[in-house]
Amino acid sequence: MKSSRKLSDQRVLPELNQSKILKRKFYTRPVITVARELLGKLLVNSTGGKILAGIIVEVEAYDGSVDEAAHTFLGKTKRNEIMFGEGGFLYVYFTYGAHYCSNVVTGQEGEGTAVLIRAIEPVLGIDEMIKNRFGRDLKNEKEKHNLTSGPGKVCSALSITKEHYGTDLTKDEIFILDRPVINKKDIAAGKRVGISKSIDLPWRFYIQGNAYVSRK
DNA sequence: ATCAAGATTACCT
DNA sequence: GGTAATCTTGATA
Repeated sequence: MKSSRKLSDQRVLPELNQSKILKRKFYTRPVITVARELLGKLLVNSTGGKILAGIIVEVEAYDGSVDEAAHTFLGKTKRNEIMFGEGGFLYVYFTYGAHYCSNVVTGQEGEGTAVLIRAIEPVLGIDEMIKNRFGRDLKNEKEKHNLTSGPGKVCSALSITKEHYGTDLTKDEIFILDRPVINKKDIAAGKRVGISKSIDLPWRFYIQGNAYVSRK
């Protein structure tokens, strides 16, 4: 699948500066560091012919070396093998018979670490995201914050599916653009959502007060 | 071959 | 606040 718009066309896409695509070095650092720094960055999917993008406002870190909730805890399988590669690739998985979840692989080859993107604040292609999620117009103002406030919702809104498994995030299809670091006092940390093992690790990070965070 | 669990969501009371 | 939906993956035999 090819994008009909070229990212290099700055007249068409003044908001997107290709030089700001996060480089491999950003991703190959420890998972907790990358998780915190991903907050405030712009996640972009350009593969559907339209630019869909939003600010990352909620994430969770998973580390197979110590974390029983990580898909990599029990070793390499066909599903999780991308997570054992070096950082900067997309790990997409399907769950509950209905939803995809997007993860950013982090660290060095063999680590098995990744960051789950739990919520974004829509920025570009909002009308398209609404179509992707609901197949119709918004019914009310409440649905606005329901658009991308959860990992399955993010994939649905951005049209990310298993087709995108393994995408290199340093290329121009799906990528993350640099933006200013979020002030530490605006970042909250807490227990992760929806898991039954290693439940006490405080590896969920989110931008305090943001309306698109999946839970308070 | 069979089975149980799941990094969720939408809809109900 | 509770729960049904839904199907892929991974473990076990």
